[in-house]
Amino acid sequence: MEKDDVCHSRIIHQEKVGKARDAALSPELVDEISQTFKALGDSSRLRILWALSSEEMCVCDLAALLGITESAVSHQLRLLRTLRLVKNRREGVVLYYRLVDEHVSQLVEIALEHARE
Amino acid sequence: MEKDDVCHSRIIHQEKVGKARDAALSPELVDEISQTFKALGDSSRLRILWALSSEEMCVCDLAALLGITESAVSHQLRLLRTLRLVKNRREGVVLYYRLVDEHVSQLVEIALEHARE
DNA sequence: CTAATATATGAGCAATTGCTCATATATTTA
DNA sequence: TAAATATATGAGCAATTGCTCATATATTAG
Repeated sequence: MEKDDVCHSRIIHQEKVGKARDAALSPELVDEISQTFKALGDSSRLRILWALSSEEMCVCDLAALLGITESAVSHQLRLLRTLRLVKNRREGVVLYYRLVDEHVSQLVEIALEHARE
Repeated sequence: MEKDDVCHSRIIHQEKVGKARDAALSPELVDEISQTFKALGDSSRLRILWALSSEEMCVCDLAALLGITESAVSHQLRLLRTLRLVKNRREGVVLYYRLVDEHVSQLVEIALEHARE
């Protein structure tokens, strides 16, 4: 007497689901891409990245610009570094951050377009 | 005897910060854009959106594809609807969801490029 | 060496979030 | 009308997250 709706889904359109399965991104890609978007999905990080898309900046400039702690900025920059969205160069005791490539700017541009409909 | 490092930032490069301030996105735009990215920053929603970039699908197809509850899918679709990333059309009792426009696909394509370096 | 400056980092907390479960709504069929 | 189907939604909980605070590290100046 087992109920076999363990997975309650009926799959109304098997061929659609099948095609979607074939076209689906690998779990690793899903994870990496969603992490990238998550990075852009926080207002502090988004503002940081937008600022860096024009010009390299140091931690305390970014803190002044955003009006938040240098510690907070540094934490966010670490995340962005880990995701290889930004890199830095040292000049004495100051670290200048900039974007790794143009992808971030392109992403924000498209999102801007979308926001303006 | 007040310490006036209420904001501890030194603003090492005033002109950079000034230019960044001028170029900065408005708080409303920052909010809207970061919400859009946040929507793409969850693996379930990303997979939903990726699937819908090929073909419209109903809730239970998406649930079967992702291997999660229809309720969970429905909750995520509501969010995506609110952000006007997806829309639906009704056919009888079934709701078919699809992307509102091409922006989402473009965003994922760029993120894919980035992931592949 | 020591002091000062700029940044990094770990712990921890409050707020957010993605899900589950129960229930509600909408449409079709009988 | 009532029953069945597909989806929507509210409450609530566990996990995640962005920040603060304290402390650590790295570089330069003296």
